[in-house]
Order: sequence, then C-alpha cells, then structure tokens
Amino acid sequence: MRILFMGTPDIAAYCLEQLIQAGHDICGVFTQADKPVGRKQVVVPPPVKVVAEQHHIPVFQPATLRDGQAETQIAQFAPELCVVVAYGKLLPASLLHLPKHGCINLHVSLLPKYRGSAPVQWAVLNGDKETGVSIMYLDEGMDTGDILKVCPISIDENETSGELFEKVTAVGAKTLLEAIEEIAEGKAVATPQDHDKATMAPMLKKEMAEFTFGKPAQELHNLVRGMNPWPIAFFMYEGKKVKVTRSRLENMEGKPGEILSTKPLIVACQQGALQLVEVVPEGKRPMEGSAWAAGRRFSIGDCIEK
RNA sequence: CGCGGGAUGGAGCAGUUCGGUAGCUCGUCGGGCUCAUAACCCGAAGGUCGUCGGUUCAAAUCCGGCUCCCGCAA
Repeated sequence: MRILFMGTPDIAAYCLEQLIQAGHDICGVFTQADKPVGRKQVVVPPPVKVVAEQHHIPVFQPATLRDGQAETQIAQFAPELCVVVAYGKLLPASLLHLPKHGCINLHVSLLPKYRGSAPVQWAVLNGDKETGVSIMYLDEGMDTGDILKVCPISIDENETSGELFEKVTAVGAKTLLEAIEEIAEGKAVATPQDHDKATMAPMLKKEMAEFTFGKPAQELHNLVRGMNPWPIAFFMYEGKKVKVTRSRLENMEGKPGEILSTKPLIVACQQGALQLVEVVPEGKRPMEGSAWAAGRRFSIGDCIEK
C-alpha cells in the first residue's frame, strides 16, 4: 500500500521500519524538527528521520500542518493511507480524508483509557495490571477516533515504563500491520469509543517525580516504575536529590522514612515498606541502595526523613 | 568558555581547612559459634589516593595543566 508516515520517537521509527519491511510503499515521512539534546546541547534528528533517511524516503519537518503548504505537499504524494504514530501534532480536518483509506493512528493504551501523550507511563503510575495498544481512525480530537483493532498487554508488578514501552512497541507495530492488512482487504471494521469512559494521560512533568515516604509503599513503587526512564522518581535528602531508579515492595512496617534494613536498603513508608534497589544521588553515578546506605553510614532505626 | 558536584583497596564514603603511620560501613577469603543462616565472633588479603607537572626533608592534603563521570539548566 502507498503510505504517508507521520511519527517522531523510537516507537514510530520501529513501526516505520516494520512497514518498510512488510513491503509497503512509504511515499513520504513527516516528523518533528531536530532538537538540541543533553549537556552539550547537540542538535539531533528524531529517530524516525534517521530511519527514513536510511531508506531514502523524503522527510518533512514543518512547524505546522495548518498553513496549507503541508497539505499541498501531501496531496502530491497521493497516499492511499496515512499512518500516524506519536507524531506530536494534531492533524487538521482537511487532511483526515485526503488519503483514500483515511488516516490511522497507533495509540499505546486501551482506548478510551489514557488519551494523550503519556499513556504507558500513566498505566504504570496507576498500578494497572494491564494496558494495550489501539489502532484507530484519526478524527479531529485527541485520540478520540473510531477503533479498528486492539491488543491487550499485561504489566508485571516490577515493570518500568521503559520496559513496558519495549513490549508495547513490538505489539503495537504488529497490530498496526494487521490493521493495515484488513484495510487493504476491505475487511476493516471500526467501532466508536465509549467517550464517557475516557481518561487522560498528560505528559509527565519533572515536579511529579518528587516524593516523600509519607505515602503508601505501593503508590511509591508505582511512581518509581512509572517515572523510569524519565524523569526518574526522587526524594530529597540533606538538601540533595536522590533518584530511585528501581524499587521493590517489602512486607514490613515502620515510621515513614525509617530505615528497616541497610542490606538491602529498606525504608518504611506510610503503609508497607520499599526496598531501594538502585539509587542515583545528585552528582553520583547509579549505585545499589545498600552502597548508598554504607556511604551515608545508616543504621537500622535511622530516619531519612525528618 | 551556561551553573554546580565528584574521582581514595572490589562497592559506597571519611580524611584535604591547619602537609608528617591509609580510616569507616560493606564485600571477598580463612577460621569459630550454631540444627541452621544472608545473623554473630575472630583473623587475613587487597590502595603508586584519576592523570601530568610544580613547591617541600616530606603531598591524598598546597599550586598549576589535563582526562573522565554525574546533577541542574535548555
């Protein structure tokens, strides 16, 4: 099928690769502009651009799709279908029906749950046991279109957003290809979403990653998992950030912030306790929780929260 | 030259102000205790103190250059 592809991050790049391998004719790729990244502020292209260029597919990075120019370009490609995966912009109504088969989107949640930009993270943050991927037709709203196909995915109790993202990426690409197959064969059936049950999954902010031990251990464990690989959950200790990259729930009780064990490092929460498996103190590299405890000379009974 | 923290046995830290015997909590190895142990007791090994140079009788420590790691900001 002759497809116009729109997307930006890794998951989109992976989908693009799978589409190419499946033999689809990708006539053009739209993605976000290159952005400066890291301490050195090096300008890097989005993953989708890298893949597209490897395959010599024309790449467009317009600041907006709403100035008429993009639309003209797209019309010239005469795509049969437009596939959107985490592009980062809403498509104007005029584009939605330009391709013969319309525009479809891969969204990594079981819609109508978790509409918006961080559905995977919110599924983990809320402690869900299951999430999934949805393929839907785009309409003018934010992830509100009719659903073509879904596939559920289980979430392990210790799984991080980053780990879940890998699963979701693989399943998402596979489901996307299946949906395209069905569209090509004219067998696709779309079902409207139950809009009353919609929930939002807004982009994460750094401030959301700070915590204290005065909360239930389960909630903190979800925060640690959900905020990994970005922005990483942290608490303040003696005026400095201590990030927690991995944790485990422990069936122990104590005063919030109390050290219940130093090897491994277990800290009591409001309800239950949390093992800090790996931490990253400000200015330091990642280390085991017990190593941090050793350096700080903690003993059982100390409290790391006043 | 954006701001800041850091480099000391295998891990994490102290020691640097005011130069003079390499310290702490762990880990490792050996032994002991115990029905048993990741618990406890005794003992041991393991470090040219990131790197190059300078000052000095003497440098982890003072002075200068360099490399690497990280947090913030964007």
